[in-house]
Amino acid sequence: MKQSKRKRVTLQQVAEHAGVSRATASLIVRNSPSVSEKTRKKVLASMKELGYVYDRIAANLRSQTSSTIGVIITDISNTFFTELLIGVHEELEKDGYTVFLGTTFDSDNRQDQLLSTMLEHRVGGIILCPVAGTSEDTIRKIQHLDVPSVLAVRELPEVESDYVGVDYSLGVQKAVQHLLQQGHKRIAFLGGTTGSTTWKERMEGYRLALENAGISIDEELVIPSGPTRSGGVEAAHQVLNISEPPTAVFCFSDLVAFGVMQGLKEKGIVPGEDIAVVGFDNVMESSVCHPTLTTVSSFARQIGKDAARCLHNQIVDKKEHHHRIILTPQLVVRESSSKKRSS
Amino acid sequence: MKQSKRKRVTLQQVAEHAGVSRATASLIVRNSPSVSEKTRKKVLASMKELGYVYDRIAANLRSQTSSTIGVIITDISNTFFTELLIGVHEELEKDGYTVFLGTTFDSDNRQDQLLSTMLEHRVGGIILCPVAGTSEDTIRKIQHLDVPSVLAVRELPEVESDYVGVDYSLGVQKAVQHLLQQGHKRIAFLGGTTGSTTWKERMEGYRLALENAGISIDEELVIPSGPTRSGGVEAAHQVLNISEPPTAVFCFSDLVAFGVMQGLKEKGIVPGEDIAVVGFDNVMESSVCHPTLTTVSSFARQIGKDAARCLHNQIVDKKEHHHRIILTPQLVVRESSSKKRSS
DNA sequence: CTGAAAGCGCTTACAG
DNA sequence: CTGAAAGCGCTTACAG
Repeated sequence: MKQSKRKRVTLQQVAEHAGVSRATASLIVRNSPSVSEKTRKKVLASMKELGYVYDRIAANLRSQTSSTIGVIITDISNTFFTELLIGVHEELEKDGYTVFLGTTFDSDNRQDQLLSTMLEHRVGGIILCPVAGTSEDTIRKIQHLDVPSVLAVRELPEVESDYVGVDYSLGVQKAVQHLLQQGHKRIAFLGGTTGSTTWKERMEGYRLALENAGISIDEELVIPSGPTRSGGVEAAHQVLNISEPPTAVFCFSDLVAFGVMQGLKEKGIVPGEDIAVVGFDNVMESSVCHPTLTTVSSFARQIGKDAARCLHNQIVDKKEHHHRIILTPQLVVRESSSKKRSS
Repeated sequence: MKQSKRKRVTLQQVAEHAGVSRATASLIVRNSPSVSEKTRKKVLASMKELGYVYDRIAANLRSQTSSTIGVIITDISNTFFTELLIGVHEELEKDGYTVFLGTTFDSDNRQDQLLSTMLEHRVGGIILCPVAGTSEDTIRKIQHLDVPSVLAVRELPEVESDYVGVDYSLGVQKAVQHLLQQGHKRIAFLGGTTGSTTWKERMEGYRLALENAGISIDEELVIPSGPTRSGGVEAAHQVLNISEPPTAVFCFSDLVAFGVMQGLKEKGIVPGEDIAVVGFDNVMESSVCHPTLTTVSSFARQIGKDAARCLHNQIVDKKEHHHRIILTPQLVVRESSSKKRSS
């Protein structure tokens, strides 16, 4: 909280300096065509001379508009979300919005607080990647949000809202089918928190793919963990301890997969050689890690762009029907799963 | 720009509902102690019932304060900057600030526009990582910023301001000395744009380290490039084309180093075996790429925290003296340079 | 194009 | 603790 060092120059002062009315000056800052070129130039010159800075806050207050958008993501050190954020920025900036950024680190409390703060700041809309364990209270809050909003990446039960995500189930099916084609029969599913919709959808895909291949699920091969690198390390250690270890693993996300590969290496297992590894997200690192990671692209940037577009449409249109955009994931085969298994 | 669907509940309405004056309600939202517990509870209940949302924008306008901070970084897909951003967030959130995020992607125009937008939004302060080719015009603008500001990562000539960065020269010296100790004599300096202060400082460190070892600089071994992964790829290809290629390379940043390693691999050279590679920044990927990358830690997160702290102090203190915080970089030795060269 | 007035939702300052 | 008034910097609506 601060006081400005110098007092801001006001539109009033500009008007006086240029010898016009405040109303005229106001028309000029808003680019109204109904001002003669001559007065416009005069006023613009005065603005420059006095160092006038438009007070968008005051203008928004008076006109009951907003030029800000709140974006709430989970984790800024996860490349998936930074990619998404780039997509959001790309779209929103061309519409003249400025973005408030908040990161929850998957804490429901922080999410709740960020929502409040953004509403207090009169954001014109909110793009929210909800935390995994979003509480009932917060869900109610989101339901009654009186600003346009779109959920991204993860859906929330009972919240009717625009949503942009990927078909996780389909993505996992593609991944598991690929592993099956490589000759694998014992395929584990590592990582992710079981409560989240993103996990459930992936689990569904895993189930379907195995079912279609006539393989029944071995519960021992499903090992949840935190959706982090260290979660992956633990899951890897755990999976090596079961009586009959898998020959291939599907990981909840690339981040988890990096941890899994690290965990395997720590136990002397060579990922891509001894055990095939597949991730999910296709973050940038997946093409430069060792071995390069077979993964499923979830088009983070596109999610961001689509979410921004949805939000913009809501703001402009005010129609009440809700859109759901579900992107089709794509398999990217790399070294970590390229070794065929002789059966 | 949008109209709210529902009209916001105002403090006036809350006051009427609770049967108190608007002034009293205002005292309560601001947590003033001079209100009896009984009325406070009554009013808080009314707020909850009516779904009141504090309008921080209106409050800030009236009291001429701000609760927002603008943060302008270069590239959000560069882990160095996301780490920095995490540091900034950590510090600022505990002081109740909300952050506007802008990314320049090293475009002077975008930087200029972001600065304007943030000022129009009445930010209480600005943390700026200036773009490499910041123009005279923008520099003048920054000089006359009438909000508190701190520069981070990169200094700007002729701008007197708080600054937080690392001793790049020292960092490079540590890196090059390490390579010398490993028995290398021909050490290249790859990547970075020659105009930037960050490049010049690194060049200075490179020069000093070689000079101290009695080695004169071979201009052929200094190959600038864009500060990106693809810049690194190109620089690697280029350095292999010179008549007597180096046995070790120092790279402008980890990002460049990843590109360099990729570029070397493409030409059949094994980084860490055939040519030693050292980076700068110690981003997270550097410990998981292959080979793991020897690098110099520049403590991005700490830069962010310190910059936020500086800014906060400026806002609170309003003293005019300027602080410079220069962090001491640290060498992190990994596989990419661990092979001793027999001389 | 101009001028005078009202108002966005708050806080401030002051008399009671 | 309350009430009435003024004001932050803008936009709006309206009569000229």
